Amino acid sequence: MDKHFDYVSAQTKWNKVWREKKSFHSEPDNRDPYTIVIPPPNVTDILHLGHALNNTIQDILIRYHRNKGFNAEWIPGTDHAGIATQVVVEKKLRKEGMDRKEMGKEAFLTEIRQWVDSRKNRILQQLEGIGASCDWDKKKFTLDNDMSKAVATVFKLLYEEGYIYRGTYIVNWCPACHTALSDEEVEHDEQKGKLYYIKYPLKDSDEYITVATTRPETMLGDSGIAVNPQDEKNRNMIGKTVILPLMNREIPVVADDFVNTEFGTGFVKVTPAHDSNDFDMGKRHDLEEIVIMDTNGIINSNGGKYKGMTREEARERIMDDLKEMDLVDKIEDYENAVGKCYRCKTIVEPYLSEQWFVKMKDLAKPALDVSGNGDINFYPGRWKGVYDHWLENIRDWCISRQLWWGHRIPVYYCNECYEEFVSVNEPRECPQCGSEDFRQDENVLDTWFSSWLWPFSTMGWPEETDDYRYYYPTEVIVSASEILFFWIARMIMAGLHFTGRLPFEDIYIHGTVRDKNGIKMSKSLGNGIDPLEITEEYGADALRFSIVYISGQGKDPNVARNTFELGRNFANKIWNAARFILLNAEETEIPGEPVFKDYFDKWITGRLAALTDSVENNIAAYRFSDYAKDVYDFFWHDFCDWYLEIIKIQNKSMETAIYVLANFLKLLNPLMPYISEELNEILGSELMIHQKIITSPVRGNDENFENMDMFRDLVSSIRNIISETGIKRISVYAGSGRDLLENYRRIITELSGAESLEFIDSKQVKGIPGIFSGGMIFIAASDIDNIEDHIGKYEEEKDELEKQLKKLEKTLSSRDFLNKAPPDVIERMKEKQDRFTEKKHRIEYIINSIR
RNA sequence: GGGCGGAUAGCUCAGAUGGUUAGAGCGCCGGUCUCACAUACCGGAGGUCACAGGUUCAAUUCCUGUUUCGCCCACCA
Repeated sequence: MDKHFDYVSAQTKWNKVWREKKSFHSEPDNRDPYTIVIPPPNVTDILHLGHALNNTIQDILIRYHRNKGFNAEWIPGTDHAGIATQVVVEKKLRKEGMDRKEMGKEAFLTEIRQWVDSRKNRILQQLEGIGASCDWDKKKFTLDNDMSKAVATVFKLLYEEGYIYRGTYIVNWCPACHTALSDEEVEHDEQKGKLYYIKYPLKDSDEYITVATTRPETMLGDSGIAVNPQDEKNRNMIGKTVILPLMNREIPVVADDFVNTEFGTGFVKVTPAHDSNDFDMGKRHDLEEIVIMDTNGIINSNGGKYKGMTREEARERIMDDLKEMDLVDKIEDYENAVGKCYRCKTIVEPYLSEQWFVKMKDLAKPALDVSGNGDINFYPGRWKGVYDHWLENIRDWCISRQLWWGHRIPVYYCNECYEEFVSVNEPRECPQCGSEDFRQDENVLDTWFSSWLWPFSTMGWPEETDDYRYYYPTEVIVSASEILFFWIARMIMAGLHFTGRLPFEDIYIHGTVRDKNGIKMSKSLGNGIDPLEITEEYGADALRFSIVYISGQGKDPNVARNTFELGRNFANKIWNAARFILLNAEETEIPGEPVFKDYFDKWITGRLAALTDSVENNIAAYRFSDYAKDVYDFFWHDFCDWYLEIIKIQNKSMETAIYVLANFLKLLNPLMPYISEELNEILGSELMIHQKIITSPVRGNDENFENMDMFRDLVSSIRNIISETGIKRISVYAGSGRDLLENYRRIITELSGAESLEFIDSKQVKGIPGIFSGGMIFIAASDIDNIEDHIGKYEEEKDELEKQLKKLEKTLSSRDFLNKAPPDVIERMKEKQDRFTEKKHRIEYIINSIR
């Protein structure tokens, strides 16, 4: 065996073996299933550390339950990411001098499909590269034919049930992506802007009404002015007519409760086609809806002489013109939230257009109920509130997108009888008149309209397949918080509505990976770390271990490059411990049971048993960093630092060490699959590690951990006193533990680095003593040159003890404490007092003996 | 404007339901190339647990407020 663990070749080797043996393939059988569907990464993504964390967590769950005997199934896949993909490919083509519209739809889609295929594979390879044990034969893509069938089926169902409707409303429009967006796809950004006060002349008067607006360019589409009827100061204007400047259009002043009398001037310009509030007001007062922009956000012919300008240009020109006409009252600095497209960050335009919507209130109700009655569990629990709040205030979902890349809306229009009909499969004729002359709706569906079916569409739904029957519902969804609304809430609604069951009961929300300074990693900031670079530089196991170790439940982990040294060093430690064991083992076969030759064998198997339990508990509670810490502490600090060091001295046979190592590897496998697979093979195991079942270890009947604590304490104290005095001739006065300790005299001597060690009957030796939990250690005075130098340390310790004792005395003499504190706490306090008093006496003895 | 999360050693973080002389890793100081590992071993220093109140016999832990960093939601132009 090499001196260092060669993770790169282990990764290459095991990835190949696992792939060829289809190690993670699952078919329904008579075991209990444990199923997770992957949150499908967008095909536009390359794996980043967030994915690494997300998928490592899922892999831990999958591998652990596989090791517990479940039929584990992890379905991988990717998302076609409608807008994102179309935008990326369009940009790429433009660089190559091509244009989507010139190419035509078919050529463009062919181009996208090619690009997407290469990306899909790359993502799946990257997942494999971090050790994800997915069932690769079941991989899905949200635009696969069977997925499309589920999508169309769902559309038809909702259409027939009256949940889906079409209408002309104000929607969020991205002028760069040329499509409508849902409310969730708009990000709100606080931005410094201006509040413009503009004077609108009253008809047949030389008076003005001043309105305040952040978007003066929309005045081109104004068709009214509103004032609150309660507004005593301004309500006298209601019913009058105003001349809209620049357009010279006559518009009425109307009364509407919506207007806040406190804000601005109390007068609001109403632009029904470019603001959702104004749209509502316009409906109430029957105002004209004037669309003044085209789909690119360019002013159209309704904008008069401003036609052809961008929104920004028009704003500037309009303000210039108004100033010239002396119609600008004032301009104030103003901060407000601006909506931006979540894909391209372009400022979204509220835009009047015909779109398809899903009514959400009734779908949300059951999803809210399952949260209220505890059928679903959030980890951490605080996300429940966020989820509830969103569902309680849910608004209808705009699902149509003016894109080419996506699921076509399965609505058809007959050109003969004008019948509108929905069909899951491509129809042959109009069901109304039988005509073959019909056309399909040009729009595609929101990407999330396919993702929300993912937990069951991936299993063949709407067909009652074996997979669907066996694997559905899944166990848990593991996700970042960003897609709680987009995806998780909608999956729950879809699951309940279409399958009548929850798609999962547990929702684990992990944190967002940040850099060393706590800044979110992103491409544009260039502070991202490529996980595949890490798997080469430190190893996939190191990547997995480190990122899980530092990610407390739901917390944002801060990651720097050298964070991964933690995992690399740990992997190396495990490797070398195994190397040591194997170099010294006569028989390398894994024993079915440990051999209990002495107390240490019982102690270490007891510790292994405790670890087995804590791993179980931590994984069940989704406490992954605790799992990582327990594994680390056990292996490094119990097994290596003490057990292996002790058996080195004992020259003992290795059965128990091998037994512990082999069982430890099973517990490690979910977290560090490569090194555990590799060592398991080196140990000559018949089964691969991922095939083994975790069982409770065989243990001895004497696991008195306190004895080991005393033993360790003695060794440490001797080391300490040697380190401080340089003298290695030690006498030990031990109390009741003497027999036990004396029994291991040689081991204590060697572990501590003492030259001689004798157990004495009384603490009468004159010299420098030290203390340990079971007694005292002495160095003879004759060995010490300047004994007084050592007294300070003991005085300090004595002071500290006295301080603690004073506190204890105060507590223990308090009536209230004795009356109100639980008996076991009082008992513990008393014990502590005894312990400290005893220790204080020892220290006083030490001080006196030095003097 | 609402809501949520964080503030613990120089750095990154643990401290699940209040009672531990407050822990780890890295870094630092000192000592070891000891025949598994220098990606290691041994010893050590380092913290008024952001601040101010309160509840309690007892508060890093619970409550309120403040400061500060970060998220999310919100149709006040």
